[in-house]
Amino acid sequence: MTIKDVAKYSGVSITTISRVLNNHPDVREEVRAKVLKAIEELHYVPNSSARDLGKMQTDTIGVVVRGVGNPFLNSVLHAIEKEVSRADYSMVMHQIGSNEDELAEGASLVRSKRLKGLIFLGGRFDYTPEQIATLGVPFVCCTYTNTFGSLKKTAYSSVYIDDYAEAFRAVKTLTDLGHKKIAVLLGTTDDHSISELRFKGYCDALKSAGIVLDKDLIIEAKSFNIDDAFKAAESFLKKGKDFTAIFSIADAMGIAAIKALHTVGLNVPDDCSLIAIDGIQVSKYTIPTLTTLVQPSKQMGTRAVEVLLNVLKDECGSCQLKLETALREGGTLAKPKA
Amino acid sequence: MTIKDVAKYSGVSITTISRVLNNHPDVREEVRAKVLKAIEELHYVPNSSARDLGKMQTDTIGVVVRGVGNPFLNSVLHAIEKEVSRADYSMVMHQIGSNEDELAEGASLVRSKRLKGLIFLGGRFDYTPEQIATLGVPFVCCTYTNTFGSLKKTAYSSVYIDDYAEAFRAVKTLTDLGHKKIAVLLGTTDDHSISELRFKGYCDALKSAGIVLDKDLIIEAKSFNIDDAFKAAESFLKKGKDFTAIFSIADAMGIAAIKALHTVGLNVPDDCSLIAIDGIQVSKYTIPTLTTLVQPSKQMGTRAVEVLLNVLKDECGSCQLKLETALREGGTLAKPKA
DNA sequence: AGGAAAACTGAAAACGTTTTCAGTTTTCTG
DNA sequence: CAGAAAACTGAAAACGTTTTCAGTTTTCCT
Repeated sequence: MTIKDVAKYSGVSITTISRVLNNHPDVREEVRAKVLKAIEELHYVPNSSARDLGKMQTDTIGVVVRGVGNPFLNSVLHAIEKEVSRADYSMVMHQIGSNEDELAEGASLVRSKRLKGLIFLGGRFDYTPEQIATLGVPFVCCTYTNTFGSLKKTAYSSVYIDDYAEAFRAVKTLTDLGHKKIAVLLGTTDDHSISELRFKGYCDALKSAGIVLDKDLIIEAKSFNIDDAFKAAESFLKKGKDFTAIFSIADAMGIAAIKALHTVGLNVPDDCSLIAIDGIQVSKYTIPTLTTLVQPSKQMGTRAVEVLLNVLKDECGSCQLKLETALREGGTLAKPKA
Repeated sequence: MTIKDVAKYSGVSITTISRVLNNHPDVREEVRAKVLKAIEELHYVPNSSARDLGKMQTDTIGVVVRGVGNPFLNSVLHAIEKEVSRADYSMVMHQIGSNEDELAEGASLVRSKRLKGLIFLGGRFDYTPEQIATLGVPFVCCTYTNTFGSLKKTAYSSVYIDDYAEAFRAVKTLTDLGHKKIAVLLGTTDDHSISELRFKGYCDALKSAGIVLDKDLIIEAKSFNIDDAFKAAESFLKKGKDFTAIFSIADAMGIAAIKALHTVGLNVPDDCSLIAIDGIQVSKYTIPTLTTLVQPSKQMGTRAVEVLLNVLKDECGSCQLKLETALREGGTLAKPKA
């Protein structure tokens, strides 16, 4: 059942069928109706491979995601998928690991699947314009703050929160309560730019509160994974350092921290306050409830797709969209003990 | 950069390039090496649209998933994606909501995307052979027990745990400890067959322990969502029923239950024991750690793909693969108070 | 060494679309 | 009503692969 059969059946050329299929304006209404009827009667469905080959593009956008285990990224990812299919596009997801390069993986994905555009989700993105040019398709960076690296802010599209400022805000919440000895729980800064940026926010918030950075209070987990975060927190606690609060750069890591604190008999928030960034669903159900800056994950995904589709349509330059977090007050905050 | 360029560059015909690309045996080792080198040097990536068109198939499999919010399904989904791309296939995911029909959605997906096969993940699957025949491609049911409905067990492929038996086992753990008043926390049984099956396991475990089912101890949440589970648990607790344990049919719901219990001042496990099924990562970090029957989510995804690919390759009938859970002992189990 | 089989190779024809471009109608204008 | 513009249509050439089939080598056997 091909376009040829439809052509024969309805007595017009395949060109005309193609035109009807693609909503070209220059086909008589009467003919269009006839063709549509034929398509209906023959249950014809266009072959998308042939279509893509003819068009030299695919109506497919790719999502390169680093660290799919992360519940927050999952939420964004699903929002992306929903929006993509709402727009009658397809999505392919490509998971990358810690030793893989987002741009290289993205480029190969684009070439092999003939993607129209790309979304980078949850990793690092620090490339030169020349490197970026190799991609050949528009893209949107999602969950990265694009305020660093060798690229100008306007060089590419992004949908993001200001990781630096939000981290600053989180830590300021702690200093405002009177905390001086604030630890920070980080993922590796190798893969994830947010780790670096949020750490910077932490540093500057301390500084602006007149607190000197204590390197002993930096807890760096091997990854963003909750298991790694727990291990890191555990071994930090064993050292018996003096501290009254923890800033966790991600909810999942914060959950691990609560558990680790509990394991060594420290009470949250009496012995240790805790604040995180992300706002994943499950962190509403920790005991006590995690206080966190909630990122609008669904909106982030939806907007990323919108931005990409706009760029594709208008061939316009780029677009930066900054979203805001909202404080979700849980029960992990208290004044430091005297 | 097409196959033609590679042919010219390496001095052989495009046919030979194609053969190398597809691992045909009849190409001299020396030539193969030369071609591979050329491919490498030119950074050539085959055009998958053209490839699909030539082959008349797509090397794409679809995943129809109900309830993507669920962390367990997410884990399976990512395992599927990994295995699919490891096999040089592509995956398209299709999320469906509560008022959508898996088979209908699957069928339309197959037609429009020319899919080679389908995986159904996390919902209900109860169709007649005639309905199934409309699909036209092989498929695997994942996370459904195929021991009910109008179909014979061997009518289609599946990778699953025995939801009934595992639920039985979970509840037996509670009755063995001496619990008599055991509540069950369910998702809706409309969309999700596992809810129904695990509930059956609960009922029969009670019966075999000589306990009469108390309908007042059935907590049915509106969905599998953690928020809905919390609401359901909360309103159940308000009623002040007498019970000493809860069997939660999913980890996420169990986490909600712990929180709800804590909110009304009940201690886990002293006042109420708790056991669940799923074994998602975060449930290792609840306080106390959730005791649960861990489903091998990664394996489940991987195997589902393997089974599907085998069926596709051999055109053989079908294959049922039952996986086992493993008890992860946390701290939510205790003998009932005297 | 000679012939046959086996191993390899490439030209050309698919695959089912879209797109270009050269028509052919129809409609409009004065 | 002639001529030009606009509206429509179709033949044929892409698009980048795979596959078929007819060669051409090489290897093996006597």
